[in-house]
Amino acid sequence: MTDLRDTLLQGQWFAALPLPLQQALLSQGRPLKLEAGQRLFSRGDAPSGLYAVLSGAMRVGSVDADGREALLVLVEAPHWFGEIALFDGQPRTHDAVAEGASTLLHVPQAGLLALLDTHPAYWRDLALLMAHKVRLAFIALEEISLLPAAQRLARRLLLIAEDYGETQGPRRIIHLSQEQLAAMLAISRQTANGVLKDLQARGIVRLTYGEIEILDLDELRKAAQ
Amino acid sequence: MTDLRDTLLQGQWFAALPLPLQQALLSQGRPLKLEAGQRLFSRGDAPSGLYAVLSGAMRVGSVDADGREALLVLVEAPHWFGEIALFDGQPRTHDAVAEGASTLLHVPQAGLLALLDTHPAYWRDLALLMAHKVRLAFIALEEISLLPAAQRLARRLLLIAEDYGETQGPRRIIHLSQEQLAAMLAISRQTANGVLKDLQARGIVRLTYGEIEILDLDELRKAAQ
DNA sequence: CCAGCACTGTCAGCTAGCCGACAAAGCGGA
DNA sequence: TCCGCTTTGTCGGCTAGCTGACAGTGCTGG
Repeated sequence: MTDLRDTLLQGQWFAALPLPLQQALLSQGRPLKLEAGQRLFSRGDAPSGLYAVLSGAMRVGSVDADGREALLVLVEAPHWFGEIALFDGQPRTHDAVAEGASTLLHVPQAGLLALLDTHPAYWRDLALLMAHKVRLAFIALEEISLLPAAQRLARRLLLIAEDYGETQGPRRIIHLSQEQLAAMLAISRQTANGVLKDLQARGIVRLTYGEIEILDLDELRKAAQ
Repeated sequence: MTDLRDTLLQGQWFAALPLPLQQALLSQGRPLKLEAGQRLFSRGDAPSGLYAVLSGAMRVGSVDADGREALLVLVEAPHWFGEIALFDGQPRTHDAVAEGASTLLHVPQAGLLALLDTHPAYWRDLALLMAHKVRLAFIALEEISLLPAAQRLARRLLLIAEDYGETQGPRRIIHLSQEQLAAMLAISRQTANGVLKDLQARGIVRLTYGEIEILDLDELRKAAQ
């Protein structure tokens, strides 16, 4: 429990919450174990509450008719997701699937709404989660229309390294296949590979099986222009 | 004033607000006239409050170093914008520029925050605005990675015709230059023109100077697949 | 009513990035 | 340890969509 709390406190959003809200989320939250590839919810499902990733990762994205996958984001500890449907009660926008065996904290919708009913000021705190995501989405939309693949990829690496602004020091190692990285950037795996190889040749990253290590953060920033 | 209220009630979001919140927004709001091309705020500016478009339109987007413009959305009456910075107090994400002479309702940040302080339940109502935008942004991100230009364009036309889901009946006439439409879809003006010409040849739309008339909504839906 | 400007229409040439294909390498379970 | 699966690496051909260029058309303000 303390353990769980410590994990979540790594995230800026949770850490900045008023203490009683932190405690309410912890006490209402139920741990949830998912096997690799297990589906948490699908696009169109009814709202089910809020989730935090405690270990492992969740793939949040969608698959079109032809089976092509667009990955919105790979959610890792200690990040929260699922708040949109909490606000508007509308169906889920995306599929959420466990990437490897993962554990989540699940705060069910009903209890959370009851809490918010008695403490409506918490709506703002939860809305901050959403505000953060709109900003990221807007940036992504803009970059996709103005920047070439190489720069977009470099920027995304930086963003992932600093956990989309949610934790402190940038990570050196990003656990992510090139295929997934490509699916987040709306480029093909082959193109992503080419860009990464180039970054590696310039000593900026090191590529290994299923992960990317950042060797030179400053140069990566330059590559992101 | 009644006039203004009637305009705003056309929008689903405003119409669904609790009456006291509607009234507070109306009474705190100050009318604001902008000339064609006048800038309301720029990326990076401090938060200044919430705005509703009463007449005319606001171009919300950004310009990169080379002067290439990415248009996020063209906001028309009776839509609201500027709420992200209300929640998180962070700088503006985009530039907002008047497209033609326009009038806005401006609800200043300080007064609105004071109101929210006494009625924290309103945070949720305001968050609904944001929830709507995240959903739209997520959809746009997905489509940009999975769909070819023609389908994206058709879908966007539908979305604009139905005011992004904010008003009732779909409009027949969309006042928008092909250049702007292209900038919203991350495609070139020429490509947009080609797609539109094709739709026109199929009797789905009619193109005139600075606007697009939708002739066959059903066929347009099919073209959007 | 005219001049200037904004917008549409179109074409030719180019290129970034896609697709399919396949080999090689790493990993993990039986 | 071996087998099968996932991931990386790489190539060649293809094409959607870009760029630049320019003509024609409609609108608007003086």
